[in-house]
Amino acid sequence: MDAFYASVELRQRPELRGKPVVVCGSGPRAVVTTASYEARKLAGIHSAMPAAVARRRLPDAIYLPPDFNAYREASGQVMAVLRRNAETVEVVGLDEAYLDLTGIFSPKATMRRIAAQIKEETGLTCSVGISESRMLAKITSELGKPAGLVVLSREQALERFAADSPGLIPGVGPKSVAKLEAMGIRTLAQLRARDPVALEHAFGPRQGRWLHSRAGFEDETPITVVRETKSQSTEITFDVDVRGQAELEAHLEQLAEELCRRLAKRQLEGRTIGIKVRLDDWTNVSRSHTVEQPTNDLAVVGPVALDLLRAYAPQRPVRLLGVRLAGFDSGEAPEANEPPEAQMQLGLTA
DNA sequence: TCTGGGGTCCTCAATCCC
DNA sequence: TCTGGGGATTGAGGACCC
Repeated sequence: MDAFYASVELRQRPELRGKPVVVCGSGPRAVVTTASYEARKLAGIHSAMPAAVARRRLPDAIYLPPDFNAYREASGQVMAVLRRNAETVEVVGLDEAYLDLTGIFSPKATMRRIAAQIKEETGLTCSVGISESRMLAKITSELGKPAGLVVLSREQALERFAADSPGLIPGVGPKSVAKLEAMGIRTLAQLRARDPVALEHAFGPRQGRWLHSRAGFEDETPITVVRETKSQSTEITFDVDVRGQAELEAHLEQLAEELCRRLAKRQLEGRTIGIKVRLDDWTNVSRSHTVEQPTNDLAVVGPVALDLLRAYAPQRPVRLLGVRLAGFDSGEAPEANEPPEAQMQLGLTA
């Protein structure tokens, strides 16, 4: 979906159309969640940018607090349209999904129709990328933003992106880009030309092979409908770093309460209870403990989390505190999703 | 200018068991 | 009895994504 959160807000307030709109929290440490295309163009505002920076660059923009209930509802409407039109829909976050269109006679016409339906029923626009794999569909969808539809084959991608940075590949972030550059690799063509053994040496066998195949736009990741929840967490970044153990413990109990409430609502029970602490110098520390029986009981989660915090006893001011539960007993054996004889898969992404 | 919250997946080390 | 190789599980940390 295009600038999803901002677009949902604009749907409620059409009078703001054409103006730069930024969705972000209000605290001193808030970051930008979404910026409308006007805000992006005018001042280069993008998500994850500190809200304070955005406000300084563009004081006259419209700043709105996020309304996740509205986004969830809008997302539900969009995904309903997709599911009505395709058998295999993999939802990735609130504003992104992959459709497996293997065997569909005319993917392009089909997607035009679906995008039009989304627009008609929700008033929101999306960008569509159609290609031979999940990864390529995602990359392709970026080309048409906003509200575009682009079809690209693997062959075309090899040519078109040869001189692009390896960072184009989803899953290759700033750290990996820097590491590759240190090896003299600045483009996808250079990455593809590199001996896989050298990559495996630098990145480990798995990651090395993965990088090399992705540089050639090879990807056979199937599109799966069901995504099992692996963990759930609640965390808070304090407006001002917290120093006292007692204050930390009070926050931790609140967080545990909140987490258990949400877990109970979803009827999830897990065995591994963990805490996460971010110190003022940005170091992250996690501690966890696995109990015998799956639980979401505050009477179990609370004390375990508290024990973990006491045992760690942070020696520096704390910026962020979180609680996490993982190790859910998977309700049933993950059913064998038939390996896709992927001829044509399609991604529809933000 | 000073970096959210909610996740997933991977790696590596330690430990236990067969 | 000694030795070693796996596999599974746990725990910590980190990269990355929406």
